[in-house]
Amino acid sequence: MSSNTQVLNERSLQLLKTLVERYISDGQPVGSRALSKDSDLNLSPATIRNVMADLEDLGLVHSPHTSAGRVPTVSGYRLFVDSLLTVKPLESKDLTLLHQSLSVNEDPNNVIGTASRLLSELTQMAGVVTLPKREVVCLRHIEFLSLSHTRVLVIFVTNEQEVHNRIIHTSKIFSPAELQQAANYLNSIYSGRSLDEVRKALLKELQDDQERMNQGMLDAVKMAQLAFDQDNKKDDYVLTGETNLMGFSELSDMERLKNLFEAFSQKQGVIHLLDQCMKADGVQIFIGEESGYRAFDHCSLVTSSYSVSDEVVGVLGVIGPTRMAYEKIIPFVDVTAKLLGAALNPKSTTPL
Amino acid sequence: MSSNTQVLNERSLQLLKTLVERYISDGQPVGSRALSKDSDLNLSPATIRNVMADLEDLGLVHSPHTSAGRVPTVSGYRLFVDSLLTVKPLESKDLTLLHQSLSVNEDPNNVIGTASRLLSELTQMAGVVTLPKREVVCLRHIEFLSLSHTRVLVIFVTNEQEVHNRIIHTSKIFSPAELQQAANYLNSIYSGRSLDEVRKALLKELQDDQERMNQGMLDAVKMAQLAFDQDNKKDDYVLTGETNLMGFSELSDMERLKNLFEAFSQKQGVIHLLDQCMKADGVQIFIGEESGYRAFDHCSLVTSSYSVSDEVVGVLGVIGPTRMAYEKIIPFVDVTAKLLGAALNPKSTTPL
DNA sequence: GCTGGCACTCGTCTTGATGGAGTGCTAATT
DNA sequence: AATTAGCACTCCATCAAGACGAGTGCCAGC
Repeated sequence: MSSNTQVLNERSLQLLKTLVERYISDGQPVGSRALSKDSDLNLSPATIRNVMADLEDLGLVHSPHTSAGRVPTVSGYRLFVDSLLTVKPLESKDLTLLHQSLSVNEDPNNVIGTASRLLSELTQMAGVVTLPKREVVCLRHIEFLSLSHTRVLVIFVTNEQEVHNRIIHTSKIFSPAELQQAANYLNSIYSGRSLDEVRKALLKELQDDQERMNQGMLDAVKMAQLAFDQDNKKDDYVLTGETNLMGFSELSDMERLKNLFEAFSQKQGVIHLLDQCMKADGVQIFIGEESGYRAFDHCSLVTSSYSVSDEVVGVLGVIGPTRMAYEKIIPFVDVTAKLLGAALNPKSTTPL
Repeated sequence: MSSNTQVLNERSLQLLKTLVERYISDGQPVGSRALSKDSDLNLSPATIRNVMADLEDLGLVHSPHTSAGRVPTVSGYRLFVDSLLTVKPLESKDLTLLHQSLSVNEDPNNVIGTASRLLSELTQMAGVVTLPKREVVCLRHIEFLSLSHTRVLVIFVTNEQEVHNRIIHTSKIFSPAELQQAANYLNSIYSGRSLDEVRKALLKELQDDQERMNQGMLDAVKMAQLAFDQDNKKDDYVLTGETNLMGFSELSDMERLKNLFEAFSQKQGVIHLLDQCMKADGVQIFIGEESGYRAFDHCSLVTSSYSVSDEVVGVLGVIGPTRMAYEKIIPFVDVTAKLLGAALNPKSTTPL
C-alpha cells in the first residue's frame, strides 16, 4: 500500500533496466541471483526478490512458472524503451556502409531495395521500406501507343521520374497519328499539374465543353480518364530478410510463423500498420501486441518515417522478435531513414 | 539372384503402386498388413513382406527403422510417377474456375499473378510462374525525358506492350527539344527491329559512321546504348502460397524451411532450375534431390512450360513436399500452362 | 529496511517399464 | 516352387517415477 507510491523509485527502475538488458542478451528468464551480480547496486538476491515481486504486481515482469526467473512483459519493455534505454551510437563500420550504399548518386529505383537490404543484413532481422509516395503527384508526360484492336497502351510519367503504364480498351480504333495528337493535346494542357487536379479538370471538360471540343480532343480526354481511373495508388513495400526471422525461438512455433508470413504476403495489414507511422516523425516502436495485429503479437517493429525535401513520403523499419537489442536498432533505423531521405532528394544530385 | 530378373513383375509393381498411393494419402509408413488389405491382389502379409524386401533391395522403398512400414524413396516415386501413375482428370469446378480466371480478356499484366495464385490456392501448395520472355525482343518505341542535370529518363516499349524504364547519366545537358529529336531519330530507324539487332547496329554506327553523323544523331545513339546496356534481361518469377508449405510435416524442420525460403528470396537458383524446364515441353517433374538444389531436397516440383503462338516463353509449376498427390497435380499444371499460354496470346484477343 | 536461511514449487532430464506395430525367418501348406 | 502361418525379435512411443537444480516466497534476525 504505502510502498505503491515508492515502487518506481530509482532502484526498481535500475533493476528493471538490468533485467531487461540481461534478458535481451540471454533469452533466459532472469533470476534474482543473476540480477544481484549484474546490477551495480549491491543488493542480495533476497532483496531483489522483493523488488521483483513489486514489479510483477505492476505488470512489468512476469514469471513463466513458479521457479523460473522473470521475463519482461510488453509494459516492461515499453517502460524500458521509453525511459530507461541508453541508446548506443552506431558502430562506425556500419555507419560507413550506410553512407556508401545510400549515397545520393545511387539509382533511385534501387535505393529503396538497398535500404531494405541494409536494414535486414545489419540487424539480422527483417527490413521493410515503403515505396515513397508524394502527397501531390504531378503529371509530367503522357503517351499513347496503339496495340491490337481497340487496346491502347498508356504510359505516363509523374513526379519527375515515376513511370506508370496501363492498357485501356477504347470504343473505337485509333490510328497512331490520332494517338500522337491526343497525347500532344494532353501534354500541352496538363503537364506539370497535379494528378488530382487533372482528374477533376478532365471530368469537368467532359461535362461542360463537349460541344466546344473537336473529336480529337474529346478522345484524348476520354482516354486519359480511363487511364487515370485505374490508377489506384498502389502503396507497396519492399521486405527483405524475412527468413532471418525463422530460427528466433520466439517464432519457432509454426502456426505463429505461418501467420506472420501470411501477413507479409497479404501486405494490406502491414501497409496499414506502417501508414500509421507516417504521421509521427522520428522513431516509433510497436512492441508485441501493441501493434494490434495478431500476426505481430510476438514481434516488435521499430520504424521511422523518411522525408524528401521536408515532406514525409514513406516509412522504413525493422521487424524482429520482441526480444531485440532496441538500443542498437533504434539509432540504426533513425540514421537509415535520414540517409534514405537524402538519397532520394533529386535536388541534391551531384553532377558527374 | 535368379529372382532379380523377375523382381519387377506385374505384382511387385502393383504393390509398389498401392504402397505409394497409400503413403501419399496417409503420410505414415505402410506396413505389410495394410498393404495386404489395400491391394486387390489377395496376398497374405507374409508374402507382401517378401516382395517389399525385394523392393527395398532395389532401392525403391525404405524402412525408417526395423519395425516401421515402408516409405517410397526418390527412385520409388520416380518409377511410380513415370510408369504406374493413373492421372485423375481435373474436377470440373476447378476447370471452370481456371477457364474463367485465365480468359483471354484478362489484363496481361495481372494474368501471371492470377495463374500463380490459382496454382497455389487450388493445390494448397506453392505456385510459381516465370514472367514470359520472348526469344526475340522487338523495340517498339523509345522516348527520352530530361530530369535534373545530366540525368535522362529513358522509356522504351518492347514486344507490343512491355514498358521498360531506366535513368541514364549523360555527359552533357540536353534540352527537351534535343531529346525529342533523338527519340524521333531512333524510332524512325530502329522501331520494329529486335533489341539484339539494335544493340549491334548501334555499336556499328558508333564505330563506323561517326564522321557522317550529325551531333544529334550521335547523341541519340550514345544514349540508346546506355539505356540498352543496362537492360540485363531480368528474368523473374511470381511465387505465391509459400506459406502453404509451412506446416507440411516434411518441412517442419526450421533449418530446411529457412533454406527453402532463402532460395525463394534469392531467386537465382530457382530461376536456373525453372529455366531447365523451358527446354522440355509438357509436364516435367523433379522429385526430392533430383533437382540438384539442396534447398529443394525435400520438395517436389511439378512444372510445365507455357507457350504463346507456339513459342515457349515461360514456365509454371507447383512446389510441394515430395509426398504430394501427383495424379491430381500433374493434369492441373498441364491445363494451367495451356490456358495461360492462350490467355497471353495477343492475337486471340476478342474485341469488346 | 536489508539479508540469510529454509522449505517449497516447478520444470527438465533420465531411467525404466509397457504395449503395439511391424519385421525377418522358418517350417508347414498348397 | 510359391504362398502362408506362426513366432521371436526389434524398435518406437508413451507413461510414470525419481533425481536434480534453479528459483521463489516467506520469516526471523540483523
